[in-house]
Amino acid sequence: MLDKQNQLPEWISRGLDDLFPFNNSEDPDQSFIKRLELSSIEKKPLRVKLGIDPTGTDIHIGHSILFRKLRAFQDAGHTAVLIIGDFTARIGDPTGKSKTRVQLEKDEVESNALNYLKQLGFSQDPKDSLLDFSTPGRLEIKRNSEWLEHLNLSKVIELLSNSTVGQMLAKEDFSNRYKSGTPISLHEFLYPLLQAYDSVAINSDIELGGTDQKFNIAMGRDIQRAFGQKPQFGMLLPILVGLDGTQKMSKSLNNIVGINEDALSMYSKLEKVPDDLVFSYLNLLTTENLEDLDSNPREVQKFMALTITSNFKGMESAKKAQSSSEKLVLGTQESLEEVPEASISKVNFPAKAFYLFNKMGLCSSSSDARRQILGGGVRIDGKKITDPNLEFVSPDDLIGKILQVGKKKFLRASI
RNA sequence: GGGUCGGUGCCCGAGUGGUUAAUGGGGGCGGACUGUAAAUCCGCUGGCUACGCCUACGUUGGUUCAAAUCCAACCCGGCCCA
Repeated sequence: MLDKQNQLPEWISRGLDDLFPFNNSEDPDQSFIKRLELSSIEKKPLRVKLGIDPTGTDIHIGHSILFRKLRAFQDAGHTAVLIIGDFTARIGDPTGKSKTRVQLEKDEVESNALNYLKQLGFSQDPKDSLLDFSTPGRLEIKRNSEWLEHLNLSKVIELLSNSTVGQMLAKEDFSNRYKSGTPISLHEFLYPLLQAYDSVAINSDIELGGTDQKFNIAMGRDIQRAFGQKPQFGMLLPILVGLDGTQKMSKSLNNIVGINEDALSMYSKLEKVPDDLVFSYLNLLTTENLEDLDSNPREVQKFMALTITSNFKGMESAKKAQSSSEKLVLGTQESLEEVPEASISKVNFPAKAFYLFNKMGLCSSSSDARRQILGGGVRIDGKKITDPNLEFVSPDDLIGKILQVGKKKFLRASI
């Protein structure tokens, strides 16, 4: 944790893991506070870099930590420079990887990127979105293929000459892989350098990233210096721990809360995260005062779930989700709100139960559905069903009913 | 390029001709308990509108009544040597 926080404004220090370099120097290249002051004196907004890797398509609340911080800079009048790593995605960031990442196709990267922007709130009212897309001067969106595609070999060699094999192998991910004999492709060494070069290309004043980005961001400083620029500051934010309570939140680990999820699903997941996470979720994903929380851990957890859900879905939806969730648990089905509706149009009748639950996306396969039913985890309108071959003759047998698997997956059948 | 070892289901890892959808562990999912948490206990853990039929042990061919297990070629990786 940072022991330097009290000097920084709350909107910066909240949830911060590290800010470097950091000292009490008067030099605006060494002290972030001075850099901030200078920026306001000169009326020159800081250029705040955040790179996104358009590999996955779903943004989850873990990513949102960085975007929230970026937004805070925007709201303070600075310029967010969002870099879509369309070129680097084709290499794959080796950070945190125990093996070489699969390289992506160009058009795949492009459609991921568009999807990403949409989730960030592109063309939405800034009040309801993660980033402010509409206030002039607050956002630049760049693709790093713009400059990386045109780097020639001599430039690449110049870049490479700024780093040593020793430095690269000192990076944790590489050294682990090296020691354990897992292959490291040479092109992976290029990734940190290219990310660093992005900072040059956009003339970055500060780069945001997860704590695992320290190496790459620090590399940006070196490269900027090598290219005669003022080195950026690095701001590191914690990696959010996923729903399992141990590993980082990541889609491939299936422990995420996606920001696109409906309010009920979001709330249901959040209100049952392991206790250890509740405080950090509040700290990193809300602006609530952490001093005077309820003494009952269950109440704090509900409060956390409600607050975070409301951040993304609005307070009204969040409250409905909360009451729906409570009713679902009690088995009370009356006046349930916020249960997402799903059309059964793609179901062919007569439909057997196992087929139905698979088709509706509540189970991962029809075999899985069969097992879930046999295992006692499936309910219709709160009533457990036990026969996977239970047959529904027509849609009328299902319309309006709530299909439920386990404790957090439910939907209401509609036409 | 040479030598050598190896590539098994989400992951790790058994299995070296025949009740094999493949021992075991982890993870995941479901159930009980609880605070819808943790810990603990129990069940499940290839696909398919399904008492049957498909597809699976790096790839492709081959031997055999029968192969993840034998043979050949190829692909990929570790280590050692150059």
